[in-house]
Amino acid sequence: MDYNFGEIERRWQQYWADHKTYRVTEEKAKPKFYVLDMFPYPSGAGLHVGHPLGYIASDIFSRFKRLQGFNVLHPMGYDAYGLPAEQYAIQTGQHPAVTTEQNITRYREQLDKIGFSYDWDREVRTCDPAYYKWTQWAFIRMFQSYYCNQAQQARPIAELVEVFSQQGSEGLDLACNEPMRFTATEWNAMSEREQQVILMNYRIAYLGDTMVNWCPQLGTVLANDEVSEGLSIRGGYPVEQKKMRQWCLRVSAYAPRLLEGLEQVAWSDSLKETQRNWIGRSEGAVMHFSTTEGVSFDIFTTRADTIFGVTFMVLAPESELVEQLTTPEQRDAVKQYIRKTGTKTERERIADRSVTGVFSGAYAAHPFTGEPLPIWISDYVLAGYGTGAIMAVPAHDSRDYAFARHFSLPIVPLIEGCDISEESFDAKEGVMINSDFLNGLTVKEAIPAAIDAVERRGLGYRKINYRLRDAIFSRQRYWGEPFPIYYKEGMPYTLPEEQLPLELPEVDKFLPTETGEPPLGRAKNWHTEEGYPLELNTMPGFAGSSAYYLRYMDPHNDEALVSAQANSYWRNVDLYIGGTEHATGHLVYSRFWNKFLFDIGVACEEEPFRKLVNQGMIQGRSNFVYRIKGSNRFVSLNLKDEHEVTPIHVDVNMVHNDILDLEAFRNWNPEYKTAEFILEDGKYICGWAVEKMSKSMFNVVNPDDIVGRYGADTLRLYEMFLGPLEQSKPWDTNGIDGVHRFLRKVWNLFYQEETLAITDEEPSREALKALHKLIKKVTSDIEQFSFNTSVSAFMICANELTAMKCRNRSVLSDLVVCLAPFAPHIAEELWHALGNESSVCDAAWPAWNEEYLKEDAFPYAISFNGKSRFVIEFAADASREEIEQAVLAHPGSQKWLEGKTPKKVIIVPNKIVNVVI
RNA sequence: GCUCGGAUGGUGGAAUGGUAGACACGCAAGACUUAAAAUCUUGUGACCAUAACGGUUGUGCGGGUUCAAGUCCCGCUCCGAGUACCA
Repeated sequence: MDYNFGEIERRWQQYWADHKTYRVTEEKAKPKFYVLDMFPYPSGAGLHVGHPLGYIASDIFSRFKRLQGFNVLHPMGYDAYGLPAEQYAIQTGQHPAVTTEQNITRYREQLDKIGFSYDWDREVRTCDPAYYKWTQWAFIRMFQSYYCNQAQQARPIAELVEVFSQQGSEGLDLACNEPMRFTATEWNAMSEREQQVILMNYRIAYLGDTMVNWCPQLGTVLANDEVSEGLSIRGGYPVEQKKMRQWCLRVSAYAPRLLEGLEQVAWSDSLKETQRNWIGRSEGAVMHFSTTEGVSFDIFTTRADTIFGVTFMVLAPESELVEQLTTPEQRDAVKQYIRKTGTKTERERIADRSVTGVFSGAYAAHPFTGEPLPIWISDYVLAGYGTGAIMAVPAHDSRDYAFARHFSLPIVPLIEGCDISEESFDAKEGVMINSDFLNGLTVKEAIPAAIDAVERRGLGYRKINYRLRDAIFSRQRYWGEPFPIYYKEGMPYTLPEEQLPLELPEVDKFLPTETGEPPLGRAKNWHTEEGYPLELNTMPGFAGSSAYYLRYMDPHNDEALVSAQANSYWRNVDLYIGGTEHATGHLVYSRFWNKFLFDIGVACEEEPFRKLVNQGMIQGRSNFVYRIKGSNRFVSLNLKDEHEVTPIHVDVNMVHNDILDLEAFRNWNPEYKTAEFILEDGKYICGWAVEKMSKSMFNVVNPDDIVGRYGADTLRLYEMFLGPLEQSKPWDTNGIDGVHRFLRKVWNLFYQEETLAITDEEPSREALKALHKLIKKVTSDIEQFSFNTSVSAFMICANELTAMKCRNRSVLSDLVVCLAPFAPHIAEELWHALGNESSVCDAAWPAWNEEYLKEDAFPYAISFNGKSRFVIEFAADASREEIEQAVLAHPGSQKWLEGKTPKKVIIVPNKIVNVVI
């Protein structure tokens, strides 16, 4: 009987679906294990062979854990809101809901062919009203919460209203946009509207005027992680800075906890480092400066020790201080400068590093010496970081140095022996000079000493500053979650929770209105029953993906995002697999979102993802043919140097092991119908290169094709065999035959000719050894995510069993169970062939027995002065004396000893003997 | 610039400080076959050498620690990824 993978895979996929083999419920008696994939955005292009890499790895792990007796939650869903569907809708007029639905259907077909063990009853889609009801609900809760810095926790805003009316803002340490001071009497005297304005300053979801990344081509704002090098990640359009009133989430309030939480999770060092950099904690001081006109402002510095080297001050052009400080004489020059820098896009600003700036006309007093310091305005200072103002120390900061040089401002060195004739001395080392009471201290001593002095004299205070910004949460787009917000007298109010979900309305076009409002401005009856207008913005892509892991625990619950009971059983994700591209976006937002839900008592774990593995990217491997210039003749790779040729991309699906299918090539394109070939050894050999997997390179490989030709089990094994999971590597179909051959070999252990040929004799010791070696290796490999080496272990075992013609039932039975996570279809088929009634998914993972792995004899490598020379076998329990004597007496040793007596003989049991002469 | 990875045969890749190159692809030879495909067997880092044995060398480069280094330490080179006027 042949290994008919197509028929086998169809049959068992049907069986699993019919029997709901992968359905899970909370079983209190069993230990839980939660394995999650980053759910995909269903794009129109469908899956290519790189997408399932992580899904296969997580599926292997899930199946393995299930065989080990865990109750495994392994769900899948779709991140269905997003820009591409909407861009497509704008171009074609097709409703994004329709194309998204089509894409999901296609994804599901492709996923189903690979044989994943998902519990599809738990599927979620972010664009489903039953799902986004809870996205909206969480937003309302954020709107109704503030963040208390003392407690490091989110609290209900009603509590804050109570406190304000009792004691005003006195003694509170709250996360806010700008510090406010008022008494209880003042608060109580305020109008409803005035109070609302103040509360907005403290809400976790707030409406704020902020500098945003505005992308004119997409017609929307973007979050920082959606922009790279001044271009939008989606589409690559230029992005500019613009001040707009937008919904924001106070992610920055959680910065300390987001940083500390990294200590608790098992993520790779590089990913943790990326998050640490993104959060960007820096210790320093805020210092007050006052101008000669009496205006005072704050700066942030990490180098308080350099206070005596300050020779000027710089403000960001966007800073509110610019307006207040500019003197009448300088007003025109400053206006002109701001107009010039304001029109630059983010990208132009990054590209243009030339030194520019303008003098404001004002002077600040040095806090220690009282010396006047000119205040400049320059775009090298960013409005969004610190206070948007700096003290410039040109001797010890390269940017200040460049500025000082350009505008001929004084430079005062502060560190003994430093050379600042060509560049600044930025290193935090050396001994202080020219610094009054800091003289003689090292930089490391001077920093705290300077801050102490600043605090003592009331000139400032210690401050830990974070780079992490609040997340801008509005998008001027159609295809996203509507905000559960309406406006009354210009102030936003939340809809009552009973009215959720607020469903996305229909619009006639997916474009902004004529008056420049977002697409929802086109919706009819877009107001509350009382007639108050509803919010026109929608939420960004990360809104729906921030808490989806919780929803899988209880996906059909209409009363809560997740029930306490489901949440306390599944708790959080034990293993999360996905790409590194989400390191600073999704993985920050979802941690923030989860911490908020933790604070309000919805999530029972503070960190959502316990262990995280980043699978590498699968790149494309392009193939080339070489056309002789000016002809329709193509020359094989190794003969191309004899001609003048142009390399042409050729569809990799017409190439096998780098050999071109000539017939397919001729039919590929009418232009090649009459192509002639110069062959080598009767074959046309193609060249190759590693490139991005894309249609234009003709190197996209569809998993469906591989499944059709080799079967899903081969695809699964081969994706793992390709190399270490976390490493990026090109997809190279060369070599897939080896993995497929292995499965045939396993099949042939069971079937000989047309019949099942298994026996019930006692297995031989060799066979047991081969099996137990496999069990041990595969068990530890899976635990370490080393799937490529476990595939090798299977091949070795199959080769050994084939060689010794082992057809023993018990040995093959254990082999099949071990294989089940990797190649579930063939395992299920063979498992039933062995006479089992239930699914192999419900078998028990075999334990290995060290007894079978014991060797009678070990080969010892015999080395002389570290160079290994020959091998002798010794009994496993041979004593050191016996070994030493036998080695020295061995005829082979004479040659290397040359009559000398060895100084030392080092014996590593069961490994090596080194004779030092 | 900073941070983090990486560099091993023709290729993908294995190696708790202990026989480097497992396993697989490819290639070569052989078996089967009218033939091809498929399958099976054997060989396969490089160099030297032989009837046979054997030897030398070898994990990006230069040093070091060790009886012993792909692996640990110091200094480079190159490649990849992330991030960037963050005060």
